[in-house]
Amino acid sequence: MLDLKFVRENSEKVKAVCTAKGDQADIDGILDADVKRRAILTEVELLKKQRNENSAEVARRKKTGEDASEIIEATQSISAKAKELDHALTEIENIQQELLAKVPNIPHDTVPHGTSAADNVVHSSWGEPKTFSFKPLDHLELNDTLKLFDFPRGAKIAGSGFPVLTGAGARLNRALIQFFLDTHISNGFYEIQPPYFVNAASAYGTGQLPKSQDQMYYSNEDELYAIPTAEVPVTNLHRDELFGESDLPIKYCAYSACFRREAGSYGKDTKGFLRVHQFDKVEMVKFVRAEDSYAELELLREDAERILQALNLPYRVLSLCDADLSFSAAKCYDLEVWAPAEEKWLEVSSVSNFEAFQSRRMNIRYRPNGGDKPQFVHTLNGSGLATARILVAILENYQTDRGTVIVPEVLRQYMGGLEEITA
RNA sequence: GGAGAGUUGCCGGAGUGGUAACGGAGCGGAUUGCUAAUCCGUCACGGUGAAUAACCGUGCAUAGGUUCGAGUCCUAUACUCUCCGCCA
Repeated sequence: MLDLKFVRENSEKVKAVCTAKGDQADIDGILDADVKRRAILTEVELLKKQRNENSAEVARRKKTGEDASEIIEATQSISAKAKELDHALTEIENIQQELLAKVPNIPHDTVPHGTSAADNVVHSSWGEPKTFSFKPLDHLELNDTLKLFDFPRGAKIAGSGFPVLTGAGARLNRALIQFFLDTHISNGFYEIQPPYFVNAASAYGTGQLPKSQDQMYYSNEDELYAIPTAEVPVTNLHRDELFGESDLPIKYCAYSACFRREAGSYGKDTKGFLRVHQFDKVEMVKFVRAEDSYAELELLREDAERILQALNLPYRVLSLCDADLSFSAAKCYDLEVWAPAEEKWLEVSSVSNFEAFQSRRMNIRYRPNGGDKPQFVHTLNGSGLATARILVAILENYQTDRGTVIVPEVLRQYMGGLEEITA
């Protein structure tokens, strides 16, 4: 969420950002509500002041035994009027908050301009896209003989897009999770195992609500949302908390299953693991001082990149343009791995700086050294990484002409020393 | 699922209708010189304002209600703890 004062003072810029993102946020509605809100507020505060003074006078008279009935009677109408205006105020505040909660974040100055994902800028790349002396099989074809996962049975017991991992596939997936976590821990991240369901306040805090409600699984009975990423519970760990400056930065890593309805994306990336309703991901989350957040973003990107380097998977880094930036992000890098059979880049990680957009919603602040006023922390997160697409990338990149798959070296210790997955 | 207790500022903690004690931490200041002590000050959010001045309003889990006035009384909800039941 943006600062109301910022919107008030920079309304043209905010409108321009909304246009660039193709967002329909009602900025004029916010400004309009703001004028009304402040007018009512001034009026109601005056009434309350009068009421408080009268009440004090009643208290004084009762103490001395004087008659107070006249003041009491006069104050009744003041109170009634104040209550009426309070209701009007709440109403306009709610309208304003609702509108404000739908305004996307402002992109950082270093974010490239564009009109679609096609305008994302390649920031850097690592490794050479792998070539084969034979025609590489895609992950589904490899699976025909290797039996690493079972989509038909997943569809039978749950539904389309719910994979079942089997045998070496399950073990490889688990090895990836272990490897990711261990790597992050040795890089100074603190491990968290969060709940997989969150309440509405948490989903609102990270920005899934209100705009992306239809992308989350929801239990009506319990009013709980299945998490689309560990970012949601982990960032909300510190909702409504106040840090000391010396507590920062805080670096967490967390494994969780992730659940996404993917409403509206039917027909896109429907093949196998490319887009599924449930997958595993290790997420990194940081809470930092405002002045450090862009340096921390680069460090976070490097932390994510290191994983791909260790797996020896060629990748490129995109800096997302303003049109492609997600709702809450001020700047975002996507890491994409080359999939030689698909012959395309697969997004395996998103590393974002949200600045104070989330912390303002969640009320996460720190008190600067010197005892100054509390300030909002900046929050960042990055996937490090999601296993589904990494699984695809490993199978395609590490396949042999025998139809087997070599286990990347760093994963072998997590797979009982297994070097090659065979039929 | 049943019964009971509780939720107050950064932390601890008092307060049963008259406008949030007290203690501690952190920070700022003063003072004394020896790894510290002592004293003073210091909650947050919002409104009016050029203002980091001043004034005002709001905030005691959340949302309502009663009242001239609510931390305190009433209703609902959430969460925490204890006991019982059931169960991994």
